[in-house]
Amino acid sequence: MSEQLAEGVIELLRQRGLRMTPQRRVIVSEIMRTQGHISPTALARRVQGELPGVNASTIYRTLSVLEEAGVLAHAHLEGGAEYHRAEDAGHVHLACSRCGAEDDLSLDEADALQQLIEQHHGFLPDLTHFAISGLCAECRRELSAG
Amino acid sequence: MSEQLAEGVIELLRQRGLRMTPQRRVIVSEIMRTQGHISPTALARRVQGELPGVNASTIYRTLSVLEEAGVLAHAHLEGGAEYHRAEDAGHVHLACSRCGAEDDLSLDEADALQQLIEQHHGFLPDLTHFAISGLCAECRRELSAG
DNA sequence: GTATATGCAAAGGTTTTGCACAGCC
DNA sequence: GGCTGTGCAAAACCTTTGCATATAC
Repeated sequence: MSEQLAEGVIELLRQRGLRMTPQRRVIVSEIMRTQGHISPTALARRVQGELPGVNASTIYRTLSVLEEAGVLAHAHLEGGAEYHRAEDAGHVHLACSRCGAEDDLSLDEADALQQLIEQHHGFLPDLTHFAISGLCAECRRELSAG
Repeated sequence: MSEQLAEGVIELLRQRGLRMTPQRRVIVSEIMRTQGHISPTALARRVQGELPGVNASTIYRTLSVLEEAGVLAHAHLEGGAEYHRAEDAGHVHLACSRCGAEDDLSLDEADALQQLIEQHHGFLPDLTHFAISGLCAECRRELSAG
C-alpha cells in the first residue's frame, strides 16, 4: 500500500516538472511507508541505510520540496519538527510529558475542539500543527498513588 | 507591579539559598516585566542592553534555574521555545500562521477544551505548553474574499 | 572562606547555503 | 544540452558544557 502511495507521489512530482533521482525515490518511499511522524534526522538515518552516501542537505531540501508540493506537512513535537504525510491530516497528537507515550485524538474529538475554538474567536485552528502535551491516564494514576 | 513581582522572585530565590548577582537581578526584572512570552535570544538582547557583557550562557542557566524554581515555564511556538511567567498559566496561545497575530483563549475556553480532551482519554492536557496554530478571523476573511 | 555564579571558549547538534559537478529529461 | 539536484564544505544558529576566575553570603 505504501508502495502505491510512493508511486502516486512520484507521479505528482513528475507532473510538476520535478526530477526523480535515486535519492528522491528512496526518500519518498521511506517517508510514505512511515506511519505517523518522523524527524529529518531519523529519516536521514533510514535513507542512508538504504542508499549510503545521501547527504543530510538532500534530505532537508527534499522535505521542503515535498511540503511545498502538498505531500507532506510538519508538526512541532517536544523534540522539534517532525514530518508526516499530508493526507494523515487530522492527527491531533497527544504526548505525555512524563512517560513519552503518544496517542491521537479521534476525528470527532478533533472536530469538537476545533468548533469550540472557532466559535469563540473566529480562529480556525490547525490542531495538527502542534502537539498537545500533558499527562496520560496511567501517569496520572501513578502520580496520585505514589 | 512588575517590580513587585521581581522582588518576590528575588525573595524566593534567596530562600532557596540561591545567590543574587547583578546579572540575575536584571534577568529577573526583565522577564518579570515581560507580558506573555519571550525567547532566550530576545531576552539576552534586552538584558545586555541594560547590563552589557552578560553572557548568553548566563541567560540560559538562569532561565533553567527560574524554571526549576517554578517561577517560569516554557512553551513551544513556531519559532521555538519561549519563556513566560509560571503564574501566567492558563494562557493558551493562538498563533495565526498567515499574519503572525497572537491571541489567547480565555480561562473558560481553556477549561472547556481541557475537559473535552480529558473525558475521552483520561489524558490531562497542558494546553499552554504548545501553541495552537491556525488562521485568525481576519486572514480567513481575506482568503475567502481574495 | 567557601560554595556558587559568571565569562569565555569550545563543542554539539540541527539546519541552511554557495558552489562545482553529476545526472535526469 | 540544459537545467535541476546532489555532495561537500562551510556557515549560521541555538544551546550546552568545562574550566578558571570572580563574587555573594
